[in-house]
Amino acid sequence: MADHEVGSEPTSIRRGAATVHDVARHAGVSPMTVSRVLSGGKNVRDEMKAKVDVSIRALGYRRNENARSIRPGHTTGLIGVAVTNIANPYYAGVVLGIEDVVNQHNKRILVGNTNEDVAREGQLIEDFIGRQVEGLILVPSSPELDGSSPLVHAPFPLVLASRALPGLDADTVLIDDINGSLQGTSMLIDEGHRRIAFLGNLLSVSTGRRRYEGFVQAHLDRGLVVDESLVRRGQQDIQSAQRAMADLLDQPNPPTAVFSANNRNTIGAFRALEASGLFPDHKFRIVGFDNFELAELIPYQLTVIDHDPRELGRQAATLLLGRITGSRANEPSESIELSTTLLA
Amino acid sequence: MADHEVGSEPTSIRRGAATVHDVARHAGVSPMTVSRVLSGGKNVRDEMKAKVDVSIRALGYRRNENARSIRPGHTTGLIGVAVTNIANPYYAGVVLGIEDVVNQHNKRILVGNTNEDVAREGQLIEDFIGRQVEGLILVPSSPELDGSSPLVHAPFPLVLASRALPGLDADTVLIDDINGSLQGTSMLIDEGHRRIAFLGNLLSVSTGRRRYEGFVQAHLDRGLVVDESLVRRGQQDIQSAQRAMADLLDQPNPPTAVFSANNRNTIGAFRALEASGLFPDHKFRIVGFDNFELAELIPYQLTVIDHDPRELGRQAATLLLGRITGSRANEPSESIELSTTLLA
DNA sequence: TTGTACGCGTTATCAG
DNA sequence: CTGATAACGCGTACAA
Repeated sequence: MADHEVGSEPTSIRRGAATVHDVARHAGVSPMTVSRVLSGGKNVRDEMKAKVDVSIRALGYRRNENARSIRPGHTTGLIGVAVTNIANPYYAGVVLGIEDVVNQHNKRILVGNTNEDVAREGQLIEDFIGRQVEGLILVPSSPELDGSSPLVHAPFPLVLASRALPGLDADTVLIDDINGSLQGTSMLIDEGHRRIAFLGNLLSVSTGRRRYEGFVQAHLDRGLVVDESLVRRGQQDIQSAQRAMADLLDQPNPPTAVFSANNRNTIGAFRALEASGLFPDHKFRIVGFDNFELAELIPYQLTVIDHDPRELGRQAATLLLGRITGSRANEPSESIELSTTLLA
Repeated sequence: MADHEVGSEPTSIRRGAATVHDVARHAGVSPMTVSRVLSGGKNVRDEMKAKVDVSIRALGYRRNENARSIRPGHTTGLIGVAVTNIANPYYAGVVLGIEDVVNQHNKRILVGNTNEDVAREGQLIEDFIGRQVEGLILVPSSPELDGSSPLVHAPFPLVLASRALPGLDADTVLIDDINGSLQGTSMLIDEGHRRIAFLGNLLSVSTGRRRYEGFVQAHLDRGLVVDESLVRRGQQDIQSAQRAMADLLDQPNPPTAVFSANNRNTIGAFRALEASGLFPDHKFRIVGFDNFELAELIPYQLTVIDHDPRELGRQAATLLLGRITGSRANEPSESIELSTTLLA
């Protein structure tokens, strides 16, 4: 699987980084003078300043931010970001948006994957606390706040992204899942569909619950009821989504359209349709939450409910920084819902 | 674009995190006893230990890792990761692979985007140095090492991922670009194609150079020469790739196949073909580096050169940790090339 | 078993 | 203008 090729010795690497003392010794001055030069060189003779600058460059010196941060009244400039899976393009986009905003404030992000695992999420948060992050942006894995969660004692502001966490009163940025689903489902009903399948997350996941809620509401608004036998939940990947859809198509009275609550399920549904051979004319109707690349190549009439992960990340970071910088320090928690767009 | 909804006050947040002193005071013992409990509780009366444990929980105390890390002989457990763009699914996969391995060593990753900007990359690296990362995994933006780069003085091991950096002798994990291109192009030639277009990165990017090299080699191996008029470079996104391909199709003697060196160009080429209306029978032949989701939906005969970003991330992290833990501390730098697979 | 002294790298404060 | 001192949070070495 992998070829190995051996070269010469790697570029020389000093193990310990240089300190102010090293620079001071090299320049023949006191550490304090070095420190003064580093902070702009006020009240330092130009001559001294020049010597110090030379030494700094000679030793490749950089301030130790960790040492700086333990001093009274100083912070780390670190923001914790815990997502369920960075490789999911959606969360990758969220992280990009966060990084963008955070970077403008000269702070850095510590990124961790929770893998949808509540225990792992807890460890990660404890680690972030230990590293003195100034704030945390979290895509929560748990359906509700566990009293034993380190979040309860977190000594920093928190913003929930993409999913809510009942029991925890924190700033939250969500997609307007309910309206998105409502609109998408309404479209199908208005087109005349009466047997609409639903593929989505478990009700324990906030998006799963909310997107289903919109689906139900669209039916109720038109005096219809949802046929629970057309609902399948908990498919996390394309394969299981495909199986769920195949199962629905196998029923004696199959659906004529499907509402899919995320793009994994949309693609799985599409694959099941292809495999079934039931619609050689490609007349089956699909509406799916989440846009995805090449969606336009799906040879069925597909409408996607589009929303912008990067913007969600930006908004989450902006809320968090508002708390951190103090501009929103003591205000009530805020919940932002980003609107969606139907793309036919 | 965004609805705002206001709730009640956010969950109470202590500003400063608790310290050993706080815990000691709360438990009525000395800070040292707390420290002992934290390190396993050896030589502490059970009674004291119990009191301390209670206080730790009551205050939600966590060790300050930054304070710990500045002590002699101690490290931060931080790994810097600088990629060109986290939102690119390929690099998101790389980051996931890195996080996976790094996490098993109980370390965390600091993630930054360079945006293909050399200056930004330099700032990021300087910041990482200041934060005392133990090592760095970098997708370099520059075509070759700049003498003024902070990399020259970096006080930690470095692994280059996905792209090489001439002038810097460091561990490197690449895709076997040359062989991948060679195989893909050879396939086209063996099928009888003689006018094969090339869409790829600039030669200043290591993958751009290497993938072109394989393309040329395949021609040479069969006694053919590349027609430079069929080569287009530097398209970074789907739109510009589409324009480049449209331009090629507009030529008096257009290509009969295209070799695309990355998935942005593949999708752009496909869109140009669709827009041109030249191949209603979809007989045009495409071979493209990088797999992508729904590739099988492209209605042309497409072969992709597949490779695994996550594995690349894992290998890079493994190399780096080998240097850090000392198991490979003084060995010559290593270059791993991950093999590719042709997927028809 | 428990506590004190010291040092890690940095800089605010105060002395010279 | 420059340097000595102290303090931040933690834990080793040593003392009680």
